[in-house]
Amino acid sequence: MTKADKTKQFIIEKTAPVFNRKGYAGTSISDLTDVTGLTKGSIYGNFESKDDVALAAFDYNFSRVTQLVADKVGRYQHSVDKLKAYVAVYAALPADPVLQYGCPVLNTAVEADDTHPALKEKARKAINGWKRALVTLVKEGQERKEIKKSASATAFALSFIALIEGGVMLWKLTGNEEALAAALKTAKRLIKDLEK
Amino acid sequence: MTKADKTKQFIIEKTAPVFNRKGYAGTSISDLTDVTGLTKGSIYGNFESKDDVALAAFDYNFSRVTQLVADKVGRYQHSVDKLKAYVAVYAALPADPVLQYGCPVLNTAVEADDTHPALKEKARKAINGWKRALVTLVKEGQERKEIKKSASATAFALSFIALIEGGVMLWKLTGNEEALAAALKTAKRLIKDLEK
DNA sequence: ATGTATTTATACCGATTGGTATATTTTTAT
DNA sequence: ATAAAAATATACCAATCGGTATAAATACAT
Repeated sequence: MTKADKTKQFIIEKTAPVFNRKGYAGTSISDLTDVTGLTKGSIYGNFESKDDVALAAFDYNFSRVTQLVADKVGRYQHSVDKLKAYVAVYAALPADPVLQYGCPVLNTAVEADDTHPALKEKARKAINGWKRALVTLVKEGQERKEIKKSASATAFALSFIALIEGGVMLWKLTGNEEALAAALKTAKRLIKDLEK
Repeated sequence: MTKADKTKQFIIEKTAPVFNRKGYAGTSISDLTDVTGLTKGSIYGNFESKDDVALAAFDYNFSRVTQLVADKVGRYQHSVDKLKAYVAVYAALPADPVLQYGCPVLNTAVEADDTHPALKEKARKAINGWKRALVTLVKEGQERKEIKKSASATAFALSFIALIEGGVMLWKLTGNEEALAAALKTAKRLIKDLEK
């Protein structure tokens, strides 16, 4: 790993929380120099443009969430247990500095959907990957007779995601965890309803 | 209604969709002059600052949503029917130009929660009003024996809102209505579960 | 109809925006 | 150790940012 690679990684790690907090439009190049302690020349020596940094920052932010999920979900074998582990990840969010400024997928989706095609596409793919992972999980559960055959995997996945992201928004907006907890409780009920 | 009042209203109506689409940070004063055809002097003659316009634009955007809801919900007497009417409002969103750029409460909440206290407060009050309306509706239903006593009005309201706002985000991000439809179907199940 | 008050347009302000050309410093391979 | 290459800093660019002072034009009460 060359020095430049390290600096590039350093820039990503330092600026990613800023982009997640202020959004793409709300983040300026001087925000990036401020938070890294580097100069503009250094930023532009490692990245082509502000877009380039923002896209890399999203990838980094998203990877931290997926890492968090993978760590917990990977511990379980049963589909239903894995689904419950998802909920546990988001229940722990308010205490985790990674998501201090909210879910990067939600933040990016809401800001970029009508303004920034490249960022929107990243958010879309993130949600799509999450949805497909949930669908696969449910279908595996159905094959193993853990989950009833009549359940719609897609409908479950979409409602599950909507509940969690909506809950995160409410938590960030109100400042207390009650709303997120209520949404997650309902998510757990959705899981319970899967298994007959 | 004086001329200035009319101009003020005109500015609000023209700029409100821009703020909802681009967000506060992403909207510039020249966006406002472009969309109104007025000059900077005219904008600043009617509003103190960009903040001032943005706050008024949020109120306008939000009032359009509440109007939409009030129109449909007001037609019914029974609590459960009223709740179902809520769902119907959001099912019709993709076709309605009012919410072409997404839900103003969601958009504002996500952008402002870590950056703009005044806008955040507006979004918070909007959500809080919505929540209280739902809670009141459920409690009325319980008094009238339409809804079972054991149901938690608050938990229902928060999950209901999370589902809808999450569904709107997914719809805007993916471009198709399947995700919103799935979330709303689950919302209907939450309603059904209220009544015994 | 006229004078006054209000509304709108013009022209400007300093600061900041994203970005670049170039000089200087620091790595890195030999 | 040294030369070439790469990374970083400095200094600058035009354009735009939010906002204001003032002049011109319009609306309105009398």
